Amino acid sequence: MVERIITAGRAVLVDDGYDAFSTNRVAAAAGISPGSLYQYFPDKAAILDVVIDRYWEEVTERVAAALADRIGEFGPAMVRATADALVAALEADRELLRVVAVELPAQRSRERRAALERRVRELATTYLAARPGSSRRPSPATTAWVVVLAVENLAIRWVLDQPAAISRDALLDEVLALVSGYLQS
Amino acid sequence: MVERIITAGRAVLVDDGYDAFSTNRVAAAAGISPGSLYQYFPDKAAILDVVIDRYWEEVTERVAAALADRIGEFGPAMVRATADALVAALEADRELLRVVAVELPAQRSRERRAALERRVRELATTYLAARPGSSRRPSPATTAWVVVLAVENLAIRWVLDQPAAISRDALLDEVLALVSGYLQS
Amino acid sequence: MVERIITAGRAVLVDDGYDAFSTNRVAAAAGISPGSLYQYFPDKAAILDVVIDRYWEEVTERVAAALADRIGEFGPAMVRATADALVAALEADRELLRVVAVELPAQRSRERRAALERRVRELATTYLAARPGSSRRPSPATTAWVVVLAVENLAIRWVLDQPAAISRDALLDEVLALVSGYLQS
Amino acid sequence: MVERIITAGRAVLVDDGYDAFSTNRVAAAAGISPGSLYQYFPDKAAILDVVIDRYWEEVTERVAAALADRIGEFGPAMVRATADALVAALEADRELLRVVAVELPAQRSRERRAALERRVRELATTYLAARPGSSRRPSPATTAWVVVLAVENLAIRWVLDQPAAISRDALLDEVLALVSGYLQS
DNA sequence: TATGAATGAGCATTCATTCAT
DNA sequence: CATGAATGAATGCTCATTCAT
Repeated sequence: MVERIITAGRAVLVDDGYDAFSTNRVAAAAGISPGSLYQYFPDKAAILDVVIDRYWEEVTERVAAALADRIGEFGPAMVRATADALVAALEADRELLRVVAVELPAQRSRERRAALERRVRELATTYLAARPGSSRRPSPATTAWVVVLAVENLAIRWVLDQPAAISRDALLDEVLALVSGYLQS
Repeated sequence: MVERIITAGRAVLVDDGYDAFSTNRVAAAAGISPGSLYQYFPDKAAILDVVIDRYWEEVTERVAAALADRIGEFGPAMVRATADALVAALEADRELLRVVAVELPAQRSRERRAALERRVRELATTYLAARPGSSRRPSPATTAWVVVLAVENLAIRWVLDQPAAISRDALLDEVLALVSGYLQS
Repeated sequence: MVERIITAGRAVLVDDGYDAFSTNRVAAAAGISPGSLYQYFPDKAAILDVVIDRYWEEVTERVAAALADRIGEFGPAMVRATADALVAALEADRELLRVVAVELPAQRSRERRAALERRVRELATTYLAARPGSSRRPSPATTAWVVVLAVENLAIRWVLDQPAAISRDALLDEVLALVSGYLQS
Repeated sequence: MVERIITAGRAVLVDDGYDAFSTNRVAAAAGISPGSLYQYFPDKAAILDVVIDRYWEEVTERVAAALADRIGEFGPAMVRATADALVAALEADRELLRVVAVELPAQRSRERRAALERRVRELATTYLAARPGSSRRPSPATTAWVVVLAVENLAIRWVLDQPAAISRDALLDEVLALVSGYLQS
């Protein structure tokens, strides 16, 4: 039932938009009565939070898994694979990404997106600190901050805007060039 | 009067937040009656739009001016100066940036932020196309897209989060390294 | 308009009972929309409070006026006239008295009824203290407390229950006997 | 089980107040499920009614017992003893008295309080009719009505408000004076 | 032009009651 | 008997918008 409500919430968000995300609409979409929502969630915000959290959690898991898979490899392959995983994760539910990133106040996603960033950043910081030759930048922490934010935002915007002039491969090439060039600067 | 309303709207946004941005509150802040708002704006959204547009317009102007000032200079100085101008422009009204970038749906800023990006991107594209030696990247348009988005988002996040470990100068250094390294990659 | 709302509130209370006293019902009875209620009252309780306050205020005024009129007279006539005024005041809106005293939690009337009691009690205390011969009871304050509460409750119950065996005159006779006998005890 | 529910209902009323007296809360306090309530009571009001009835029943029993004990004695001692028993009975559960007399609509207690009054009134009427010398008032029934209501309300208010200036003994003295004086008037 | 009272659809939430298990 | 998830009507209240003055 919790699952049904979350699914309904996601559907309302994707199909009708954030403005239509009312308890009555979500309940109707779930085929239950408004009162039943409150058996499983304390309030409307809690439902929304779970839908959003789910999304970012999945993105985080996918990216972290890709990173873990390649952690032993040389730098460039790892960077490309991670960016690839991020783009794939974001593309997996482009509709929800649109709602989450465009219709919702950033506030709503803030914590969860910060968690994603933190997790990847920490992995990157550790990697950079452990392999002095991998980067010429002075501070691993700052370097990781820059790389993670830059790549994350490029990926999100590419998935959302689907610029015709930039193919998926081209994007990954550019991301790789951006990161590699930065690390060697 | 239009001006008074816009100023009031901005004040409400900054002082009370987006949730308090109601027509009654804006009218009260402007010292007029709610009905009079509709003599100058078709609806609430229009007022909000103007306030947001103004913000991004000012940021755009400042960045474009900095870019125009340095258009004849060598690459690195121009990049640093532009990033500096962007950060300065965002810092000029950090409170409103917070509301605009965190409390409001990104939708609201979309058009105007896209205009900012487009304008800087076009200048960058032109610059890159005109000086073949300035970049090793194959497509000036794509390169400009990457650079503008990456720098824009890094600047916004730095201004909003004020990371203690990264000074203003350090940020500009990193941005410069990111862009320079990328162009030479 | 405030007046219209109060009148409508009283009508709902009297005609439909306390349980039907909803904002929508009051608004409908007033011939206005629910939202308009909030232009004049902060919330539902405020409307109810005014209706109740009005009732007890009028009762208080009538009793105080009767008391003031007879303040120079001998004891018995004053007591009877006051009790008479109280009964008349309560009878003036027996329907509302029923709602206020029977359907509503006493809480709701507490403050206002306490004010009525306090006012008459203070007058009585002063009278008793000023005329030592008027009472054999040791403490004027305690005596006034007893007299006011006893008479008030007898009057209310008589008006509400309308006991067939006790005519209005009989009630006043008994009240007079009760008070006179007590004061001489 | 019925007993457990009543006890739970009383506990909720006393500990959390009338507003918290919901079926869910009572069921939780009784350690059963809300549905089970309906195996033993037709609806919520029935539970409340029993709790209230129990309270007034106990008060009635105590007062009637005191009255029965003294039925052979002279008037004044009997009056004082009865008032004493009433005050003691009300004081025995002051918390519940507060809820019953202040938070609940009087309606809820009406029948049971009427029963208490009727029972004592009948005893008093009988007593007065049987001993012509005990009162100078013309109608025993009316006299009993006045005495019972006056004493009952004074006792309740004294227990609820605990006026600092009036000790328990003083209250009983005043009640005795009130009744005695009245009967001899 | 300016007003601001009036609107009313819409919202999130509650809770007494039911009934399939 | 007991359960407790499900119900859904009803509640108090908000606020963008209108329009008679």
